Amino acid sequence: MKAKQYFEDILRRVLEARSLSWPDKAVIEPPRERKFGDYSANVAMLLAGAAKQKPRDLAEALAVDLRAQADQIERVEVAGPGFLNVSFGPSFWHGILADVQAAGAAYGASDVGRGQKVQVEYVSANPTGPLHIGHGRGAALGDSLARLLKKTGHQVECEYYVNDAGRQMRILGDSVWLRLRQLAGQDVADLEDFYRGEYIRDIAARVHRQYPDILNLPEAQAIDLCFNEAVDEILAGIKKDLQDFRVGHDVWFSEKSLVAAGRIDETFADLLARDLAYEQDGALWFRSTNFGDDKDRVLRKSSGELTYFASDISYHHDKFTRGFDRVIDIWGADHHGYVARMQGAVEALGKKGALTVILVQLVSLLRDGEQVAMSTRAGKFETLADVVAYVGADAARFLFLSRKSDSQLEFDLELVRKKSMDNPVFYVQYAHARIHSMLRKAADAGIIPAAPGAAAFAGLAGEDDLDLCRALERFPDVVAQAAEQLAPHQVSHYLSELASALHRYYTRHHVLSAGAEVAAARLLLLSCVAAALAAGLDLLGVDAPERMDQVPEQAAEDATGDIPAGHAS
RNA sequence: GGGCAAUUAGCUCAGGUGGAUAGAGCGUUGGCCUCCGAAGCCAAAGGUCGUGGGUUCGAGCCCCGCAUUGCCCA
Repeated sequence: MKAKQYFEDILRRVLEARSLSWPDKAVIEPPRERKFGDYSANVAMLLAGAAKQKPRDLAEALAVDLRAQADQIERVEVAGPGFLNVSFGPSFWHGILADVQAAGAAYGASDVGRGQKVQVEYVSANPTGPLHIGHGRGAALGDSLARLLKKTGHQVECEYYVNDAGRQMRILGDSVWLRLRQLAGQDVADLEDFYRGEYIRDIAARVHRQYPDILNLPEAQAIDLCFNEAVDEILAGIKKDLQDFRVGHDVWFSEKSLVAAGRIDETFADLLARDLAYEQDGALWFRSTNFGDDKDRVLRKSSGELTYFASDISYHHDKFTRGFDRVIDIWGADHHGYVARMQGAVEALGKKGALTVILVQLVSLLRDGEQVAMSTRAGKFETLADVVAYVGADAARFLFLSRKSDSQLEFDLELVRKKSMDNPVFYVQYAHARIHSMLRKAADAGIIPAAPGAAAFAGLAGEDDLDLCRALERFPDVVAQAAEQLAPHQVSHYLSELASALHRYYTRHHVLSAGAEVAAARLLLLSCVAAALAAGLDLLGVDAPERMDQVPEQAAEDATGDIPAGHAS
């Protein structure tokens, strides 16, 4: 961040002095290969036309100006078709260590999002059954996005929308009621169209125990009771599963409360008043064609029943009245057909562009390379809780957050389990633990990390030392970009690279036997690496342990937990 | 039939907003522990970036057609 900004500032001044304007497509980035320098700019190629010069000639001229003005930059070179490549000197890179140490756990933070109030809504699974692995992906993404946005200065609130009204909910109540009667020995019709997982049976049995007289109640009342008990119990389970996955929502928003508070009617009135809704054939329609949809959509059916769309519009209406500048919804990819419609609705609410929908592609769960079939209705699935118990929250989160959200993801239980000690997450955690192990050992020998300063920097003059500093310098850039692009996977990739650099350094440079002064200097460098690793892992919601006690062979033998073979009933 | 997305090494996936010789992990092959944690390091092999056009100084990335796969809607 620092280096890039420094280079850009000076380059802008140089261009200005030549009456050249900063091109829109100008990019300053680290070149793919180190030999081209630390940062590279493409402005000469973009401005050659305007300057009436060949790209290389212009670049040479700019290079002369840069050399004259940039005292932190050690080398300026022109290469290839006209790139301006610059290299910073050791003192600049050493300065990064002082930055990291001063910032500590806050390293990488920025205030680019200052003043922006953002809501992230994620998971929001219907409370009709336990969370499955696909919800876990959305949970990891939403939670990590919130962390990223907070780190970049946004004011963030996380929300879970509880769909506790509507058709699926009636089916849930009926499912428990029918199962309860069946368990009581009554003859009930085929349960084909109802939820029939093991957990439904458990809830039915529990409700019957708790309310022995339920069979004597009027049926509507009994179903109501079953429904309420079921939602409460399932929601409690969902909350626990999320907690075990280290995901916490600030607000649990009930759809029912929206209906009860009359908010939906308010939204309807608002839309009608602005001619964005109309009555026809006894139904209420939203003019979604005004916003690019291929046909208008029903809000309230002629039967009086509200559609999901109606409550979703009202819900988003409510979100914006709560003062969010930006709302991010994370949905499963199977809802993609719904995105344009919802965007249109938000536009109708006068908040065009304020809603971002992130689609999370499905997770195909495999066991030994074979697809595991999942169906909530039939109660046949792997729950998030099962998977987390099996591979651990860290491994699951890191895997989810190592992929772009819009690509499908394969999650092979046996593969993750078998390789669990050879998993990228452990590679990164191990780097962190390794450093702390050294710090402990050093402390025992009376060596503590040096303070940033000329004396310490003298011991960190090698290329490998500077490489680690360079990697540390990139971190704030990575965080800012991941936040801007809503892409936490960039953080996990960065962490793998930083860990790799650390392991290489560790192999090539013995720290503790290098003499007290050099050792102290290297410990300073490595403690900065540890701080960056911890800060990055924290953005993913993954632990950064200071020691990892298990060795691989032992771990493989110890990991004898069973993954249930599905709960088909 | 319409729409959304995906297609990069044997497998799973990155690829910083159009740049220089296309990257990582796993797997395969071969090296490295008298020393800070070998859960590690080094090296090799492995590619027509699905396909055909287009845009320009320059395309894995942008535009159009086609193919395949997944999903939504009718």
